[in-house]
Amino acid sequence: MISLANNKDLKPEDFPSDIEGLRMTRQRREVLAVILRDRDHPTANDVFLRAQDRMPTISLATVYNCLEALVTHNIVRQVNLDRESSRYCPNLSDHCHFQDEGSGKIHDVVFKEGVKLEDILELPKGTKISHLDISLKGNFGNR
Amino acid sequence: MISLANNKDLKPEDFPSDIEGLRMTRQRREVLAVILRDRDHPTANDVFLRAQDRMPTISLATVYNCLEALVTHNIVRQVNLDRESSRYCPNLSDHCHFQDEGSGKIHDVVFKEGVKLEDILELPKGTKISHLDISLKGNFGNR
DNA sequence: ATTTCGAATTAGAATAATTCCAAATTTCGA
DNA sequence: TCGAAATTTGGAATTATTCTAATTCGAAAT
Repeated sequence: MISLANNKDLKPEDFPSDIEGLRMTRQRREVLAVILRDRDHPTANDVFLRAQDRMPTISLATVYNCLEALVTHNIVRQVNLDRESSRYCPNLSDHCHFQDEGSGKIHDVVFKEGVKLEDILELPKGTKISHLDISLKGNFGNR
Repeated sequence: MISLANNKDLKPEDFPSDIEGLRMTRQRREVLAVILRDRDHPTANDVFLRAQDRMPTISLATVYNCLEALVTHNIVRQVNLDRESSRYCPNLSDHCHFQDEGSGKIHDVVFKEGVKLEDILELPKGTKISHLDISLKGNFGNR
């Protein structure tokens, strides 16, 4: 597959017609382009507002549809913090999320080299993990 | 403080009048009693239904109020998995949550002895963590 | 180029969890 | 016991998200 993750300059209309088995429609391209461009973990509504700039007729329902399609095809990741609106993230590598309590902004945090779940959690033998979610809140000490 | 966490048989009416600085009203006792009795991570609505058995006049709004009070006073813990309804948990010790995809049931999982966050995450120096949330989904291999 | 047909989009209604509100009740301290 | 403050209550309001049904789109076949 073409590397979208590191290609901020690719225009939506140049996206391939199929990504991860998902047919890329005009709207899906636009939604994906927004998420790839502004990597600030936007909510569905944020995405909607931004997508409207280039596509004034897109509807919020479509944005939700597109996001769901992108998420189920592992093209973007859905991020849930507490009870807040879902946010969307183009970073597919293993990472977790840290919310700075000062700004509310969300930052990606990666695991240290070689850390495995079995090393840190007391899980019954044979347990198969299909999803892992780690989120943190706090403050940067230095700013 | 009196150990509520391990006292399943304590009747709500015998709870002290103040727990962690929170005045224990009749309703708050009842809500807390339900959470201490059935440690199955009930939702607010579950708690409401169960509380009604002994207190038919309690309202859902009150259950939400009580839960919020109990959570902010660190008497129970609020557990959020994805976009599902919040659940409530009387286990205050450090632990995370594993949802069995077969049954939907939620199980507490503890960290291995001596595991520290700084050991597993690449956090900027000086970062202060105030909240940590880890949740897992998967299947038990052996059942 | 035109037709066809399933998939995608749309606007708006519906839903579900939670919060808000204002009135009634209870509780606590003086 | 009295009054202020806190709590409870029922119902309305809010918010994020999903659903629905009608319309439009787009790729493939003609």
